[in-house]
Amino acid sequence: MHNINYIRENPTEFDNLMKLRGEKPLSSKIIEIDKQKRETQTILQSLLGERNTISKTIGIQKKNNKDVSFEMKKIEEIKNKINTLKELENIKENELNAILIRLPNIPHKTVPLGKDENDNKLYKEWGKKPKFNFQPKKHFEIGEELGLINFELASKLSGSRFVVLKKQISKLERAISNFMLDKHTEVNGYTEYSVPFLVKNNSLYGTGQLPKFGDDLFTAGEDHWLIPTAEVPLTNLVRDEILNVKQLPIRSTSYTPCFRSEAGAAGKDTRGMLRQHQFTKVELVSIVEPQHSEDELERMLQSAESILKDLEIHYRIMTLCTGDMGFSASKTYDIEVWLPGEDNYREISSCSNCNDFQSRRMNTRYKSDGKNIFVHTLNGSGLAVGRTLIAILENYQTEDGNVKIPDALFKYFHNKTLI
RNA sequence: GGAGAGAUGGGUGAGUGGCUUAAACCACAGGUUUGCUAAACCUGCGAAGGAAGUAAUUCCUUCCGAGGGUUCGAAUCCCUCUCUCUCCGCCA
Repeated sequence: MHNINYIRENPTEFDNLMKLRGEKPLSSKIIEIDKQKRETQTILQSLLGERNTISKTIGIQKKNNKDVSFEMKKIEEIKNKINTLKELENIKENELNAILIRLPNIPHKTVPLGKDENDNKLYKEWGKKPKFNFQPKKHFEIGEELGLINFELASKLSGSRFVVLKKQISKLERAISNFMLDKHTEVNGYTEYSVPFLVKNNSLYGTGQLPKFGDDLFTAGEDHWLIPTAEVPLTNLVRDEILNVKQLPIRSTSYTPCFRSEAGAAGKDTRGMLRQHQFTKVELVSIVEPQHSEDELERMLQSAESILKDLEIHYRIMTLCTGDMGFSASKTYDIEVWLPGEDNYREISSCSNCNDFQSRRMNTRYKSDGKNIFVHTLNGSGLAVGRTLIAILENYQTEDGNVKIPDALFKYFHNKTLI
């Protein structure tokens, strides 16, 4: 949600920034509605003041048994006007909100300009592509040949874009998530939460999935949605709160399943478990003071990176361009992991600074020097567990169809190889 | 699922139609004094918005879970909805 004062003061700049995100110029319309709303409000407020004064007089007169018919007549006149103006104010308020709630966040000044993912900029790289003296297989080839990944069984149960894992691979998934959670809580300073996987409308409005992106979500019953990411419950923990500055920064993490309908991705990545309706993820969320959010994004990125470094898997980091960022983000880094079987880099984490965009929707502020200031929110994957599993299978595969287990996981997997 | 109770500022909580300009306490911020892992006292302190002014500031409006209604006037009365708690039932 945008600050209306900012739009009022910088209409051209606002329009230009929105254009970068594929939106039409709306500032003049916004300002016009806002102006009508405020004009209505001003008249309404003076009438309400008048009514209050007269009402007080009536109270006193009645107590003294004096005639109040003159005052009553006056109020009768004002009342109709008040009702009409109230209605008008409501209409204008709703019109304004309807526009504002659907506009994406403003890109940070360091975000590269661009149309789509091809314009993303390389930020940094870590490690090297592993060399194989055989043709590396794709993760599902490895898994299916071992009989430990089964898509047919999953489709019998639930249709396409689901998977059934078995035995060692199932255990490996559990090992990965435990490793990530321990790292983030014991080393990176995040607090672990277990949160609901079903949320109500309000929470999804708060983080920006609703009202625009309901098609990407699954519903459960009449009032609940399945979370597409733990960002939703973790960030909304502070919705409608006025925090004390001493509580900040809040750094939280949670391991949850994520549910996405992938409505806009028909036909994409249909083979394998790269793009599923259900997957698990360890999420990182930070709630910070505005002046710290830029540093916090780097810190969060490093926390996510620390997982891949420990697992010793090559990756690169891209700064997303203006056209490729998510709705609520003002700046996003994608960590892309190297997948030898795919012969490609694939997103394994997305770390975003949403600045005050979500906190305005959630009405989350903190008190500093007597003032209430909107917090800045950040979220990032630390990491997507399913895709980390894929990365391990493909990067650590051996010629005989086995998979080495990264040293960092030994504590959790208790074995040097997959089978 | 059944029955009952409730929702008031950052927190606890008073307030049953005009004397509320939302009490009091806690927390928080500033200060005074004594002093040393602090205490006592004093002062300030709900939120959102509008208007005027170069500005410090001043004035006004709205908000007591949400939305309607009654009334000259609603935190207070009525209706609808949402949520929370307690007990009973069912249940991992």
